[in-house]
Amino acid sequence: MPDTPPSLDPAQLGAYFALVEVSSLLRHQVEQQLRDAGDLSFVQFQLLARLGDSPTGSQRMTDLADGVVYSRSGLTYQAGLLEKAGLVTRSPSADDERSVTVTITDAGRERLAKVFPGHIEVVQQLLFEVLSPRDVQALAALLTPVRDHMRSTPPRSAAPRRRRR
Amino acid sequence: MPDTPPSLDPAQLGAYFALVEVSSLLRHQVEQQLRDAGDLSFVQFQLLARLGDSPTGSQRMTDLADGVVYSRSGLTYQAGLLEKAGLVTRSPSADDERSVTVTITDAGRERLAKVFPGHIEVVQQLLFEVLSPRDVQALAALLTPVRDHMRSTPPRSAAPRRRRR
DNA sequence: TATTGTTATACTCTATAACTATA
DNA sequence: TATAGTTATAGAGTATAACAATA
Repeated sequence: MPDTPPSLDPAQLGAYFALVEVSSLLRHQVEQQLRDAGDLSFVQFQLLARLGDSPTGSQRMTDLADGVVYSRSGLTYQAGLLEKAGLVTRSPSADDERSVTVTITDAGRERLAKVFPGHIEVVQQLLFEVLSPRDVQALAALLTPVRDHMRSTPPRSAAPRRRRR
Repeated sequence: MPDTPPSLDPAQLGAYFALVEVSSLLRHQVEQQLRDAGDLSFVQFQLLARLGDSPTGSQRMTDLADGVVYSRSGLTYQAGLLEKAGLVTRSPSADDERSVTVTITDAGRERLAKVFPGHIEVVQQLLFEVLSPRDVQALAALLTPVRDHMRSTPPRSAAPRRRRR
């Protein structure tokens, strides 16, 4: 028996349900836009975007996996797809022979550019149409600490201590 | 060319990224808890929860599909799994012979009860640990209109007007 | 003719375990 | 021994199109 009988008050339930629904609906629309506009899944888009943001256009596999919530094998699969499509390259890292450095190609940047306006548009229409600048600030202020909290608590691709199934 | 060149200001980007990350991390953990505790996917949990909340314990397939963001065939698949597991029953609707009424069984309610405490616990720890009651109110107040807006804009399982691919 | 739901099918994605290679 | 990544494989989930039945 847990010490505190777990429960959520109505306000928490409301916030939780709204969050789930909003993110689910948003994700669904975004996914569709990315597929239509550039034949990318959201995960693939995230990977490309992450690489595109990086100053060098490169990142190690592990860092990508940590960033995008992934099993290593899942990342290998996605990286393979992106490489096959010519959007990234993979090469052994300079300093650590075990590591693989993933680098976005020009084609990858083009694809990103091709998809981005529509992506922004969807997010703008679905999410920000009804949020004032003040609301946006407030939302970011609320969710950023949550994000940091979630990130700090459980390791991601790290050591699988306890795992069943 | 769109009238407004689409773009997001830094605050919007921050809010968007935080939202995506938070919901992704939360979903991931919840998914795992539900699987471990009661061998349910999140979608299956949502379906059961929706039925459990309903006064009659029943809902039509279409209503479920609209609620949980689903293609009808996807819902048929999930309903089939739930039925096979004895957690719901399906029967032709009384008033409309075309419709199928899905009803949660006692076993379904038990499963829900079995899974719920752990579910709440995860949400509590991951999401609400760092949010004050005031924050929770604010978050709900921000996201609820967004949800309504998203719901009102595009039809869900409704008429597939324009669709490519 | 429109709506409700199912089926068949094909595909994408994800995870687990076993394995290789480097630190 | 621990870490980085890949492979094989198996399973879950999703969507599309064609279909049957009722409104």
